[in-house]
Amino acid sequence: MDKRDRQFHTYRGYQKIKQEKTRLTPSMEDYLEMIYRHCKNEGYVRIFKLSELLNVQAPSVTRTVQRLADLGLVDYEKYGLVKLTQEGEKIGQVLLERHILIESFLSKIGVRDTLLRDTEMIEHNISVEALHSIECFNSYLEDNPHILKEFEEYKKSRGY
Amino acid sequence: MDKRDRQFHTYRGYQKIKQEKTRLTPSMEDYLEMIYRHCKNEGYVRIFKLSELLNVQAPSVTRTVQRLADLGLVDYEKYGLVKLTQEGEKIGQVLLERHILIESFLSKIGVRDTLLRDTEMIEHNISVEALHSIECFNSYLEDNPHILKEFEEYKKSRGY
DNA sequence: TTCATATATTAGCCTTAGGTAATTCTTTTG
DNA sequence: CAAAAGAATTACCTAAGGCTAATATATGAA
Repeated sequence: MDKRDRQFHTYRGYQKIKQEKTRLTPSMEDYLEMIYRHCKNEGYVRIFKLSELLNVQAPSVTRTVQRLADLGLVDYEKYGLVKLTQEGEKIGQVLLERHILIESFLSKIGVRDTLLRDTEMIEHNISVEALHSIECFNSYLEDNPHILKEFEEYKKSRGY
Repeated sequence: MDKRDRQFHTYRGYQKIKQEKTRLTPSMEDYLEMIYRHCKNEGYVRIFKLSELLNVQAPSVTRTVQRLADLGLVDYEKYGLVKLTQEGEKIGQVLLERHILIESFLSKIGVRDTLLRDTEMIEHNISVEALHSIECFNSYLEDNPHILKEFEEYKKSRGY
């Protein structure tokens, strides 16, 4: 455990600490996760497609993809196709699984309209420990469906 | 509801959207929340103290406090004391309550060592809707303590 | 009251990650 | 196969939020 996790830091402060370890910024994770999603089906993805999927402009994509290539996570040559390396694929899969896990958890406790956004904002920063807790709690809720049923009642009774 | 919440955006993308609305960046929220915590007891706080509490250097504090002053959230004059305005106090209180709510929730599902960091990373970005869900789920767990007891058993039985 | 120390500020640097405009490369089409 | 259209890149801008070094102000002790 990083002792710095116990001290207070700003939001940016924690992000810097995390980045020291993983080399990946939240944005890079976003790009990699999306590349993974798309490549799983198509085998490759183009800069323009990514810019649409991520709602950013093409030059931002070019730059980030080049950085991911520098890190050895994607294969990319100018004007070419974006493909994942083995390592990129491994990490992409982890990222997608994390996304799905958090999304499913938030969905269980009743988040609807902002599900995508909330998942997105949580996933990049959550600790492995918290992810574990969520995973475990998720399984527990799945194995005991009556709890969520009761919770729905409870919600209604409180006028939510 | 912002329709953009339904489309995929990068992490930064969502932050920008949020910032359009609240005027506050995650870092500014950190500073304001800490100012609130400290002023609640002491009535004021100094730049140097804040830099210690937030683990950043003094010049970063000066700049951010000046921005908060521009927004009318703190009273501050060069070399003086930092105090909250009425509005700053109102927002600070909301921020601290949000922090406590998320912390208590994460703690319930078993986050320990990384509690502070995880709370910090989640609080600035979570939607009002998700916060509501968490609040409600929190109350439900508090009103039904047997659930968390069972969950502890479940955890052990799965070797966590 | 002057000087040393502690605290704040200013100026300026860095990085990330967004953006635009202009340019270059690729592909498609007449 | 040349020209137009589409896609990608480059160069450059912006803002936030860290940082350091240098300067300025305040304060407490001799």
